[in-house]
Amino acid sequence: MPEIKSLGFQKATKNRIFQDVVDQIQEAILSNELKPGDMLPAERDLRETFNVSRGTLREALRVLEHKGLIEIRLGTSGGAIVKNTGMEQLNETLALLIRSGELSVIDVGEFRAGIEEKVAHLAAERADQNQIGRLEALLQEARRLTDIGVSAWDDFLDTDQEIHKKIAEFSGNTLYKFVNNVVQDNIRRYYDRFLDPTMERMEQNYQDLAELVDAVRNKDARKAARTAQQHVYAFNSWMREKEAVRAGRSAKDAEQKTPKK
Amino acid sequence: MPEIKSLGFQKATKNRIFQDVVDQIQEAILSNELKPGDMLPAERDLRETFNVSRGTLREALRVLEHKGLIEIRLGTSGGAIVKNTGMEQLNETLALLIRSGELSVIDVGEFRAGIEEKVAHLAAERADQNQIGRLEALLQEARRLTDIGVSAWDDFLDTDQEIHKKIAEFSGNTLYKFVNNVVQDNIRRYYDRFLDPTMERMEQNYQDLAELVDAVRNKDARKAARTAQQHVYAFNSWMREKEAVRAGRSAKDAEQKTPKK
DNA sequence: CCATAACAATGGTTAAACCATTCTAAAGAA
DNA sequence: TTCTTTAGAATGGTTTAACCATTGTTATGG
Repeated sequence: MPEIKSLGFQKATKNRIFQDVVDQIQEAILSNELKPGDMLPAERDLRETFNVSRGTLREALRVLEHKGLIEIRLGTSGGAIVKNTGMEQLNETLALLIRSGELSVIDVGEFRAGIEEKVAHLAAERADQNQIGRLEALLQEARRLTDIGVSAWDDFLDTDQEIHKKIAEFSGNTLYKFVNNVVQDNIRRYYDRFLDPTMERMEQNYQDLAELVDAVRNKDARKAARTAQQHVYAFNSWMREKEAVRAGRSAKDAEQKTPKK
Repeated sequence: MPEIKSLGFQKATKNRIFQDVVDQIQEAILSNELKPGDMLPAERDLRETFNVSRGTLREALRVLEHKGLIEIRLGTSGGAIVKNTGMEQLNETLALLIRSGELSVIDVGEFRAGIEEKVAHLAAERADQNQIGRLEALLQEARRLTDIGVSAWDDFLDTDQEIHKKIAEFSGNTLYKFVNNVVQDNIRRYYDRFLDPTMERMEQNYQDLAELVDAVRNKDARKAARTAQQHVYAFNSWMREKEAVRAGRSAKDAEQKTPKK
């Protein structure tokens, strides 16, 4: 076999050659032969290694980039750098599903309720003192913003979201953390668009958060779960009201998802 | 305060014509200007429309293909056809996360337990008679396979999985259905690899399923949820045993995730 | 010593050609 | 007619060679 750099790359032969290149590089990354931070050779060198044209190689790199496995930088000392896998792709895919209309905001809200319930349950069981302290600090910030009033609405929602993300992190389950963050990021757009800031909502929201953090502090998993669920339900019903109003105004949008009990 | 990234903004990558092409075509698809089944013009025509080279256009198509927005076919009357968005990308991304070691099979199993509990709860509330009938038919099939014995283990697992997917579908929540299927598909690989077929497991598994379907039939949501959770816990503990044995053999793997309640 | 300019290495893009696959329609045989 | 075979055309897949744009490095000059 012709000398092939230091890595175990082979010549590409199948149909859809670029796919073969994708597979080989991906395999090298997932098997930890290439670690995050490592640089791939320059395109003109890789081209030769795989014995393909530069265009074909670039199609392969494009796919790997979109998979989130590499990042491509410009200029001298640029090139393809191996990335830490993350939830960015999950995030984008979920956003696509929502935008394409295959997922209703009601479905996403219901899903969120389930996730947050579980995450709160686990966090109450597992959070240590240090983590509880960080939640309390965030809660204090939420209190401060609530006292400011509706003008701090956006910052309040940020802090609210931050608390939920921390709780997901403290659940100790990476997958719950990923999924929770993805859902948070995607549903937040709807809140920003559809949720009017009112003092009542801020205050109730804060009370929910306080109760939730309190349950976690006391390691009362069942209460934490219940509180988190009710907290999300409140958001969801606000959203449904809004949705109902919108549907009422534009009569052409006749088809609505059957409301769930 | 938290970064801007919560919103759907993306890094403004200057020089990247193909990204511009991606955005335009994606926008056309998501705005329903292009519907599933529609064909895009041939590469040589599109090239001219966007006033880019064929190579650049192909990089754009490659990305859209990987996003799951189009499918590309070969030959006369081939070309890029607009696809129904689906869970394939979610599936692939989750598989990547697992393979890259960022997700342990224990995390995935725990997550699965939460999802199945919720899905069972919703299905018990919402499944109609027709759907319940389909579950009973699948349950009968599971009974038949159990009577055959361990030689039917693989088929039994297939039927088991089918029942869980149906229940997720009958939850009436598309997102739960997607996520459930993704998790099922990905965790199945571990079961295939690590789970030894025994008559006891088959029988217990069947009993769990029977109880679950029964709870759904009786619209007993709480019992359905509890049963589904216990069912998954059984699998998870079998997996943990296996994992413990494997870890025991290789002493360097000292750290184990704390078992929960 | 520092600012500036020239250079080099990299990814991004273009162009024209050819190959491989697949559908279609014409041609021919039954 | 009807079926089979074959030739053609349209499409995506690949190659080549050149040039452009960005960016880090190095040499230059004050």
